Amino acid sequence: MDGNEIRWRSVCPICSGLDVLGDKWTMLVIRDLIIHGPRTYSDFLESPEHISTNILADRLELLVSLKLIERVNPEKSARNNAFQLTASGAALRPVLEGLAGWAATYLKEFHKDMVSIAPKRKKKKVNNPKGELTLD
Amino acid sequence: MDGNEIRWRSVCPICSGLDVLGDKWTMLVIRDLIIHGPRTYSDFLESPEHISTNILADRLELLVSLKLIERVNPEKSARNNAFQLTASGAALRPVLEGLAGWAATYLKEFHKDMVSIAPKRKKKKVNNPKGELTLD
DNA sequence: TATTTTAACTTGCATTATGCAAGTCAGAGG
DNA sequence: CCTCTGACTTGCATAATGCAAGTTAAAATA
Repeated sequence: MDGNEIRWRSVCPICSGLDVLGDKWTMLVIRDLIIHGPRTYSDFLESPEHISTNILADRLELLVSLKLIERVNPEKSARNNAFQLTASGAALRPVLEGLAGWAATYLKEFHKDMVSIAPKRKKKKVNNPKGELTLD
Repeated sequence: MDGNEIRWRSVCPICSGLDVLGDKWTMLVIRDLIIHGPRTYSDFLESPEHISTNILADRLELLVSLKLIERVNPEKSARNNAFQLTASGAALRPVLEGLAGWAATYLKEFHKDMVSIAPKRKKKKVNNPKGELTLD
């Protein structure tokens, strides 16, 4: 997937979505940005799944080229210049939420250690000492 | 991914969902079942993306082992014995719909030939002569 | 201003997954 | 019993991923 040219397998929108997002890492980059807001290259490396540096660089380039993410300061140098979601990337939030809910419900029996997702809150703040992995 | 043992990268539900569904083919199998209902092995091979036979066999085994799909007639032989969604697999419908809507909106500019998805209908049937790829 | 530090990548290579063509096999139909 | 065919397996070439070790240039420090 280098050089960021995508091979569109069909005209189906679902398939096209998967042509972009259908791998083990791309959606995790989006997840981090949805959960934490703007993130630098080294922020991404600290996520618990430990993406490797070459894959991260490749995915960031791909997502920028497809305008799902962008640099916070496009005119400045890369150093400490975080990435943030564009409207396109942010629009994936409900998809991610749906996936999280599905996994929490249906994969529990196969992956006992998986954490449950935070329930939709109304007014009170949810207690989440580690501050990770919730998506509300 | 042979022998169907999954390596769970973290306790995050999103990541766990991707550990199962995060590749180019698994969700397309689910898509076909959501759109067309029960499908045989050779039905899947006829989808426009042309999955190869070894990958299809591998993914069907994985999805059965995780109970997202099952044989229509579990007691009978494999020949002409279609696969169908379980409750778990069927619960992915909203995720797929979300992905389709997202792709149709945000990937249009990069993939001009992609078809648009059928609008949510209320009572009247949508006109769709080819009968493919809609998800309503 | 010169030097050091370090975030942001690249590169090389081993391992794993995917893609394609061909082959096997068992059970249904004749 | 024999043939046909749907449902897979197998083998191998190509591509993607994972890991460790560089490289580089902007920014901090002396």
